[in-house]
Amino acid sequence: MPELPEVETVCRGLRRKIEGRRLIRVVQRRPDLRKPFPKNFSQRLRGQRILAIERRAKYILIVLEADLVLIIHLGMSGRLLIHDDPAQTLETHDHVAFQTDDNQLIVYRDPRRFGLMDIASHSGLASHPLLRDIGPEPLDPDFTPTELSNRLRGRKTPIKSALLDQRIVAGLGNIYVCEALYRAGISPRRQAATVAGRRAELLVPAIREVLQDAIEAGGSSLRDYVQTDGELGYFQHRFAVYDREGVKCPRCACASGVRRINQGGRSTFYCPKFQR
DNA sequence: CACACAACCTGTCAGC
DNA sequence: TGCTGACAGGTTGTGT
Repeated sequence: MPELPEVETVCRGLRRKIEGRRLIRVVQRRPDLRKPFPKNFSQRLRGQRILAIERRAKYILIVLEADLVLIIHLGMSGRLLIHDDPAQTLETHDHVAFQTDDNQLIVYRDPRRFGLMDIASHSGLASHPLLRDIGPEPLDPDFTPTELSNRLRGRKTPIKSALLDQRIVAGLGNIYVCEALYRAGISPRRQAATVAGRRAELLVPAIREVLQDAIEAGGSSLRDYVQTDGELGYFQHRFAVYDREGVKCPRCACASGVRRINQGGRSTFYCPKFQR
């Protein structure tokens, strides 16, 4: 579910609702998600004030007092739900609940449990193992065509797979890689190292624009993605190729339409005629 | 080091 | 109405 735009949308929702609040109760309902929760998870968070909400790649960073940061990754199926009633009943896959001093309840729900939470020190955040090797933020000015092609240099893997690698560029997932390559007119099958020069100059703005569009649309979803405040995201209706196998490509008169192939065990959608 | 692939876990949907 | 198999937005560990 959550790629960069969805995580960014969640962060903005959290910022509006709980920034500045204090955590007065933390309920941890199971020992692990993708990884075990850190030791004394609830105790370490209880009583802390939320100073800021930040994002790095697909990680949500809740900056707390005492040099602490709560790191949250939503995995494939994770969501954060905000309830006005702190006595809200928890459901089967609600694994953590945070109550604020103004009696909101933030519930972490994740059926597949591919998400994770950790607690890190703010001062050492950049060297945290989860964040250390992540590439540039695609919306930051230092993500330039030169920077991208440098990182792709020597890579024989398809550009589709390379863009999913968070060390190359941060925050892209299966949907936005497909959409960005489509906008840039680049085939997902093309060898990564050949995306340099003119092609990199097309791809960098394509990535930026598709992410910006999705953020502006409030995040997207396949089915029932819900933002922190319960609103639905609408970018899903604007996919040009993702999950649109067989549909006519909007930018050319090809007969076969959008094709679906498998790369690295994941579906890729593209127009073989328009994307080279 | 780069790469391909399996694994983690549950829900949903298409086809029989 | 079941049942089965394929598939789903991500990351990481293992083997070559």
